[in-house]
Amino acid sequence: MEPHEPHADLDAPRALPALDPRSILIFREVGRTGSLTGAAQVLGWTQPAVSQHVRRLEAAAGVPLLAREGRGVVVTDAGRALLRHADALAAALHDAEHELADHAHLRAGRVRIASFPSASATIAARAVSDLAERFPGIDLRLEQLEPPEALRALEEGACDIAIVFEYDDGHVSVPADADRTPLAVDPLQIVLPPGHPLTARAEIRLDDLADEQWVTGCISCRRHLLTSTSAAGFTPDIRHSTDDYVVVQALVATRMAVAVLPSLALRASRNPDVTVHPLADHAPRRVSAITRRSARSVPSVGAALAAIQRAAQALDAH
Amino acid sequence: MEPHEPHADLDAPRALPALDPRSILIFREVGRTGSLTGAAQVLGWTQPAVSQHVRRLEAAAGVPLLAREGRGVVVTDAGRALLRHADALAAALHDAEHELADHAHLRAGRVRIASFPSASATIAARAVSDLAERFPGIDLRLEQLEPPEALRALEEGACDIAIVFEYDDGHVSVPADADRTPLAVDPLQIVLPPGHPLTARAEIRLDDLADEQWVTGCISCRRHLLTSTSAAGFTPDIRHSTDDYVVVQALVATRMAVAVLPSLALRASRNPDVTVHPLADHAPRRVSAITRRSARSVPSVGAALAAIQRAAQALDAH
DNA sequence: GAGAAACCAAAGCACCGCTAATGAATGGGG
DNA sequence: CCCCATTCATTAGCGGTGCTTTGGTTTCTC
Repeated sequence: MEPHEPHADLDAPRALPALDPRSILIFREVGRTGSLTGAAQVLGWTQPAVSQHVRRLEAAAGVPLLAREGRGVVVTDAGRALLRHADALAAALHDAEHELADHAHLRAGRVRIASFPSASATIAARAVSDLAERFPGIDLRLEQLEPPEALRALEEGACDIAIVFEYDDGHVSVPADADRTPLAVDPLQIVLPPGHPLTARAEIRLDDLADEQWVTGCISCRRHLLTSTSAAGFTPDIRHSTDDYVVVQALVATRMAVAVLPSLALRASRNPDVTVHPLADHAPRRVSAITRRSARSVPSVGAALAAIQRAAQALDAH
Repeated sequence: MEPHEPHADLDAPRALPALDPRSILIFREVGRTGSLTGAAQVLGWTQPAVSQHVRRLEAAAGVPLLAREGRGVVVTDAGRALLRHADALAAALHDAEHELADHAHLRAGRVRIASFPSASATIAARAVSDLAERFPGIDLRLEQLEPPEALRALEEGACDIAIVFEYDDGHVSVPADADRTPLAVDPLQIVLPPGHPLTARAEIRLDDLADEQWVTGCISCRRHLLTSTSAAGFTPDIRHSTDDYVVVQALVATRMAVAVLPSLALRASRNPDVTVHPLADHAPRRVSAITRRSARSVPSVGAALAAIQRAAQALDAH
């Protein structure tokens, strides 16, 4: 009666099993074919190679796995026991390979996209429907977040792709290990009520609207408007404020105010009772997709990014 | 849409998985510790070794498993999927190791012993009870077979140890790849009814019994008796025949016949109404255990063989 | 009894896989 | 705010694993 197992040297910090799983799989082929030579042929190896694997297994196990019976071999009781576990092992391995292949070939995966409202309704919506049709297995999640919150989510690992916009004077801080993919240049438009005197003008400048009452959009847009009007030499009379571009247009349509809206918002929803005019001499906002650098090589994220780019280009071509 | 998987080259006859199971187990440690360095410490390796394993896995899978996040790494979705399967894999491996260790340390296994009657009642019975006590996990099976049938069972793989006897003129054919373990020298005894005239003699020879009526044992014993009496110059008057040594002694006790029985049979069961006398000038039968050569290294068979040897020696020492 | 088939044994060698050393990037602490 | 500690990537190098080759033994078959 031995006090303890002679093979279990606990001083060495190894965690790998004494039985080489590869050898077990090879032994499984021996069990399937019933001979070392047969297994070698299946594996595309020579017979001694297989023989050595079995020998190593037997040395590690301390039990004969094969009984050499003259010509040929017979699996022992212990060998049969190992073969049962070998099936479980092969199954686990097979399942693992398939699940990873699913991820690699876009039959599985998850992409969490964060986007601001007007891009959600345009670029993201198209991209998501495109992806869902092409790759039904991918778990797509779209969350509506303004750029700063989207980037924070990206940094926290709460999303994979952040669709954001920024003005040239933008305060958007992109994480250090992130990549920016330009999606679109989104010029600003002046939105006027029908019959407004300026609608006849070929070109409208910001200071043409110095005496109007205003409705502004989201915080960034409002801040940018203030910067721009300040540069133009006046302070706008802001009467209403909402981040909902449908509401902005409704207010304009009812002649309560004028507004500046990005083209993208107007593509998302256009009130027929307003007129839209290019804003001369004014830098557009830039729309881009931000991803963590390490996420780009994830197939599902890469495919989603490509779909977002396609959607943006399709939108650009009217 | 691709017509088929680019990685599945069916022309090559390989059956081994693209994902090295060892690497998967290493990656499992990465998942457990949360870092490459931590896994390396657990494994007793350097960090680049672990890093290379993960890199190889990622190349084989076509999916990143870790996201390199500045200092440290984070497991990706695909990595988490792999870790789930890695647990199943490790469990299968763990179970396999334990079951083989059970076989190696005699906590599991099977031994099928074939033995002739008088050895079953003596040597085999003691050995089996000894083994059952020492190693409760071993599945012990004893079958009663005369030597020729026992050897045939051994050859067919229907038993692991055959306990047989043979006379010097024995016709027992031992298989080519079998080992013989001598167990005992089993002298023959003359069995006489109480009060028989010869019981007073110091030494009895076979031809002293030429005029008696006989009862014989099993076929081999009967054949050997005929050979011996022929050499002694007479033909015995055989009136009764049975392979049951209890019956033989009963017939002798009722003065129906005399008999020759091996000592082992008399050790197994001794009728108090008979007297037993050494048979001078007569070769004993030899009792031995036969095993296939390949079976001797099977722990349970080896332990059983040792127990049988111990039982035979204990019996020999009265 | 000769040949074929299957396995074992030993030697050789290529390549796998680990180590060592270095560099880069990040995050925490004085 | 700078510096140091920590973590991972990269490269070169080399030792040992593991496969092949060759030859031999045993057994089954014709």
